[in-house]
Amino acid sequence: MEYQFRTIEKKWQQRWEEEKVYLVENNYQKPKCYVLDMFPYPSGAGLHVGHPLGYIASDIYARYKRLKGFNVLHPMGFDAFGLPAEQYAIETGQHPAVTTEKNIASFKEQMNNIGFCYDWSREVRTSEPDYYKWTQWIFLQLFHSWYNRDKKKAEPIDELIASFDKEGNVSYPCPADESVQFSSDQWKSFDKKTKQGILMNYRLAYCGYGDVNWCEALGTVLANDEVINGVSERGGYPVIKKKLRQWYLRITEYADRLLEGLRQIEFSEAMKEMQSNWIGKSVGADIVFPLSGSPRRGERSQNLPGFGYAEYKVANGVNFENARKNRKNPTEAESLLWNALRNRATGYKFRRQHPIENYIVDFVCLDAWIVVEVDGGYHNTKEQQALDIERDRLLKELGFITLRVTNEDVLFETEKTINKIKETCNLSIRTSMERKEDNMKPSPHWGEGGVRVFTTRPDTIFGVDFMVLAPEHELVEQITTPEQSEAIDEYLAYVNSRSERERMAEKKITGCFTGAYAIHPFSGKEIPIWVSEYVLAGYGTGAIMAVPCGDERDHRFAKHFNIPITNIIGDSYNGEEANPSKDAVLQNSDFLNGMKMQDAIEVVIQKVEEMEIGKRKVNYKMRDAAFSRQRYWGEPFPIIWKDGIAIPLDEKELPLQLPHVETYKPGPEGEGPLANITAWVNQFLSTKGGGLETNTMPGYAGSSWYFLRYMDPRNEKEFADRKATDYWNQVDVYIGGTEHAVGHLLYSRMWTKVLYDLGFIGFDEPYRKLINQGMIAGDSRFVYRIQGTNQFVSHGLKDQYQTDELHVDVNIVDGFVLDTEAFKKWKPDYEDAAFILENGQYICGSAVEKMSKSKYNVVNPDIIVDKYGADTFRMYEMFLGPIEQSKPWDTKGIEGVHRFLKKLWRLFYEQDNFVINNAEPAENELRILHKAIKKIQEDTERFSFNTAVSQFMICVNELAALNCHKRKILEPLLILLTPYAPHISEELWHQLGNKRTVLDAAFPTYNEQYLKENNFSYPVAVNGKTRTELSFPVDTLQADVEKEVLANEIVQKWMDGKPVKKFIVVKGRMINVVV
RNA sequence: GCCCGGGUGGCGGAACUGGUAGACGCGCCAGACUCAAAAUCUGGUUCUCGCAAGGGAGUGGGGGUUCGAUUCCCCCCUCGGGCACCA
Repeated sequence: MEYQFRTIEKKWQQRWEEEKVYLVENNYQKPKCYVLDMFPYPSGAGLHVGHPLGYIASDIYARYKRLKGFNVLHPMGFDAFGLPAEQYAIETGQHPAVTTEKNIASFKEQMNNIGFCYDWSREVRTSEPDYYKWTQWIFLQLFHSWYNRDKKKAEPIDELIASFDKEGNVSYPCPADESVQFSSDQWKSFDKKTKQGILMNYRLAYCGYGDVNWCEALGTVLANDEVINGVSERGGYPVIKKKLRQWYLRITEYADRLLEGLRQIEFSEAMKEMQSNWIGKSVGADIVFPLSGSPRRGERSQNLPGFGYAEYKVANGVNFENARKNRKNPTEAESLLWNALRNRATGYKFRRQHPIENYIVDFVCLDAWIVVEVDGGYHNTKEQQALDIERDRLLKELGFITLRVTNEDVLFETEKTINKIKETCNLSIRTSMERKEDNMKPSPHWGEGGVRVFTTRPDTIFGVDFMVLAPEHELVEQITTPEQSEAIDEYLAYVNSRSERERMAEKKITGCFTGAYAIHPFSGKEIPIWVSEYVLAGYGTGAIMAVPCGDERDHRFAKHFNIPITNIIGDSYNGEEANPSKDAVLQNSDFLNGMKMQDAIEVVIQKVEEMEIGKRKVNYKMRDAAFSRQRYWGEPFPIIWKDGIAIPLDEKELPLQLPHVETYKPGPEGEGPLANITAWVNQFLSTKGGGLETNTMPGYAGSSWYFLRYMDPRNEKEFADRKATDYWNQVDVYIGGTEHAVGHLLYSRMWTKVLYDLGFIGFDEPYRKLINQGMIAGDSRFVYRIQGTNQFVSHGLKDQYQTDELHVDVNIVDGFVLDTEAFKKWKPDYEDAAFILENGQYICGSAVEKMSKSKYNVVNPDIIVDKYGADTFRMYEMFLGPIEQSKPWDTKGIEGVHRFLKKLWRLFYEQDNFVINNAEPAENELRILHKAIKKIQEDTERFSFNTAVSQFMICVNELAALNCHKRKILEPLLILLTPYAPHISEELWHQLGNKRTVLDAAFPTYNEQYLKENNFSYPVAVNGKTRTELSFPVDTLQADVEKEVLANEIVQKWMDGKPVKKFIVVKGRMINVVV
C-alpha cells in the first residue's frame, strides 16, 4: 500500500471533527497550558505560505503539551473589524459584514486544510455584538477609572470624587495639566460641566482634542501611511492637520509599570528593548533659561506674560542675581508671609522674588495669576506710588492681578491677610478654569519666562554654548529679532517643505539663528538661541541646551556654524569629537569643578530646585494612545453627548449595536460615517437627552483582551468567568510577528493591568512568553523580454540583448525552468511569445523579495497541501529554519521532507504488506529511538522545530538502514511524530491496532541507559589540529589515555620529536597534545 | 543619523555552556533498476594541490585572548528590519 496522504488526511480531519477531539473543557483538575496565536485580520487575499508558520509552530507545541498530559487551550479567532473591509465597501458597495464573513470562511477552510487542533467552538470575532459588548464594557471600566499615582494602580473614579470633596486635588495633581489646582470648597462650588471637565482630565479613557490628517478633497481622515509627502496616497490631494475631538487612553500613567513588567516576562531581548525604547523613560531635569532682553518682533501676543526676564539684565545689571540676593535678605514681614505661603500652605503654589517682565515681584502664584506685593515704608512717596500704579497696570496687561498688602497687615493681621490672598486666588482660578473650558486646550505654564529645556545631563550645564528650539516651538515666532526675521522665515519654510521621513534621514546639518539670547542661570552668560530640525517639538519641551563637548549632534552643529565650544572636561575632550562620558571630572564649571559628572547631576538638580528655576523630571517618550477613528467598521462608543458632557450608557444597555448602513461616506466636519445616521445617533434622545458618539474604536480595542474571551467565550453575564480566568491565567506561549511589538502588545498589557487593578482578573501580564516568527520571503522568478519585441531570452543569454526584466508567476516555473506553454496561456499578451532557449530550456532569473501579489511570487498553501499533503507542508515549514528567522520560500526543497514521510511509511508497509513484527528491539535500535525522544523533546520545548525535524529524518534513516519493523520501536516513534505530522501518525497508529486516538497517547519517556556508549572515539589533535581518531572506553584513566596517545604512530609523526608541553583531555569530547 | 538583528558550502541551514565546522535536507555528480524516462534505491559532494597516500586554506574582513574561537573582546565592511534625529 502506498502512502496516500490526501485520502488519509481527509479521513482523519473528518473523524476528528465528528468525534470533537479538539473540544477543550475548563477542567480545573488538570494542569493547564495556554498556547495562543495572534489572531489574523481576515483579508480578502487569503493565506499565503508565510502566514501558517506561526500557526504550525503553536499547533505543534499545543499537541506536544497535550501528549504530555496538559489540558491545552489552543483557540483561534478573527480580528474582524478594520479599515480594508471598509475601504473595499467604499469601492464595491459590499457591506463589510458580508465580505468579512466570506473572508473568514475561506481562512477557516485554509486553516483546516493544514490540520490545526483549534477548538472552533471557542472562536471569537471582534465584530460580533456578543463580543464587542464586552469591549464596550471594558471601555466603560476605563472611563470610570483613574490612576492613583500613590498606590500605583487604577481605581474607580468615585474614590477620586470623594477625595475632591474632602480636600480638593492637593493629593492627586491633575495628570493632564499640573496647573489645575483647587480646594475642596472650590470643587463643591464648581458647576456640573466644570466638574466633568476636570474629571475628564483624570479618566483612563478620556476625551480631548488631537490632530488628524484631514484631506478636504476626499472629505475624510487619513491614516499616517495613507499620507505621502503631505498629500494623500490616493489622488495626491493636500492633507492638513485638523483638530478633532478624540478619545484617548491614558497609557502614559502606566509607563512605569509597563517598563517594570518587562522584567518578569519572557520576551526576546530585542522585543523588550523595542518596548522600553517606545516608552522611553529618561530621568533628568527641566531647567528654565531666562531670555535676555533683546528686541523681539512678536507682539506681546494674547496678553500672555511670556518672557519674564526680558530687559532684566539691561535694566538692573545682573538682575537675576538680585532676585537671589533679595531672597536671602527678606524683610521681617516678607519672611513671615513666605512661611505662611510656602509649600502650598494655602493650597496654592507661591514663588517669591520672582521676575516677571522687567520687574521682580515679591510673591506670585503662577497658577492663579496673583501677585502679592508687601509694601514697606518707601512705597509711600508720591513718585513711588505713581510707579506702582504703572507697574500694576503693566502686570494686569499681562494677566496678573496685584494684591498689595502692607508690612502691618502681614505682621499684625496675619490670618486675615492670608485669607484675603487665598480668596483672591480662589476667585481667579475659577475664571481661569472657565477660560480653559472655552479654549479646550491646556494653558502653557506661565511665568517660567524663558526657554524651558529638558536635559538628562544637568551636570554639563556649564558647557552650554547655545540653545536649540524645534522649528515648531511657539517661542520661535516671538523671540526672533527683526534682523533674523527673514532668515528664520526662510528656514521654517524649508523645514515645512520636508516630510517627516526626509527630516529623519537627513545627514546634513541645518539650522538658523533667531538673533535672541538666553541667560545662563548660573554664569549669567548670554547664550544664542538657534532653531533646527534635529530638535523635535513633541519630545521633552521641544527645546534643548546644547553641550557640544559632550554631545555628538550638538558638536557637529557647533562646528558647522562656528559656535565656540566650551570645554568642561579638560583632556577628556580632544576638540575633534564630543565625549558623552559621565565619568569625566568637571572643569570650567564654577561650583561643580573637580566633581565627577555622574555625581554632579544630583548637585545641579538640587541647586535648580532650590533656586526654583527648574525641577527634577522623569520624562517619557510615550504619548497617550488615540482611541477613536472616524470610521464605520469598528466598535461604537457607549457614550452620549449632552450639553458637552459625556454620559456613559448603562451596562444593561450594552451592546450598543453598530447600525447597518448602505453608504460609508464620512460625516460632516470629518466626523465618522455614523454621524450620517441620525436615527441611530438620536436613539437615546428622548430618554437621555443627547446624541451618541459617532466615532468608533480602533483595531486594537478588540485585540487588547481577546485572549481572555477564549477562556469563556459564550458567557453572557461577564467577559469571562473569574474561575475560568483564574484557571487558564496567563497565556503560556504567544506566537506572532514583530510588527505588533509596540502597538497591540503594549495596549494589551495595559488593559490587562487595568482589569487586574480593578479586581476583575488575578494577573497583570497577559503573555508569559512571546515567540516572534520571522517572515517567509518570496522567491521571485524573472523572464527577459528583448526590448520592443515579444521575444524572451533565457537568463544565461540575456546579456547579449537589450532586455526588460519581468516578474513571472512562480507557479509556472519548475525550479528555474519556465513552462513555456503555461507562460503563453498566462496572459493574453504572451500568447504568441517566442523563446530563445539555452540547452533546450528557458531558465529564469531569481531574487528573494517580500511575498506579494504584484511580484507573482505568492505561494498558496492549498496548492502545496494538495500536491504533498498537510503533514509534509507542516514539517517543511518547520524544517526551513529557526522559527524567529526570516527566510525565503523554496518549493523545490519540500521533496526532501516528503521523501522522509514516504520512508517512514515504508517502515510499516513493503509494497502491500504490513510488515510490523513484535520482536524485541536490539540495543542499537533502542539507542536510535531514545536518542530521538531526547532530542525531539528538548527541541520542541525550546521551539527549535527545524532541528527536531532533522532528528526525525536521522532516526528514520537509521531504522531503515537496520531494516527495523519492530512495533516496540515504531509505536513510540509515532507518538513522537504526532505533533508534527498528526495525520500519518494517527493512520499508522490505528494500523497498529490501536482503537483510541493517538492525540491522547502518552509522550514516551527516554531512558538515559540506552544512550550510554561504552567507547568514545576521540579526535586527537596536535597543537590544535586534528590528526587522527582513537577510541577509548569512557572511563579510561587520563594517564592511560596519555600513554596510548603518545605511543600512536601518527601522533608521534606530528610531534616531530618535540617534548609534550601540555596534554589536554576533555572527557567525551576531544584530546589535544601541545608540543 | 540612531537602534535592533544577521553574514557559515551552489542553496535552506546544523554545531546547546569555547572542544572533530558543514548534521539534516535541496541541488549537483556517479551508479543500480529500466528498451527508455519518471519514480525509487546506493555512493559521492567546502575549496584547493595531488593519480593516490596525504597536505594546505576555510564560518564577511582585520587584529586580540586561549592548548583550542563559528562561539569571547576590539576595529572595519556588508545585508536585512525598525524609527519618534529621544537630548
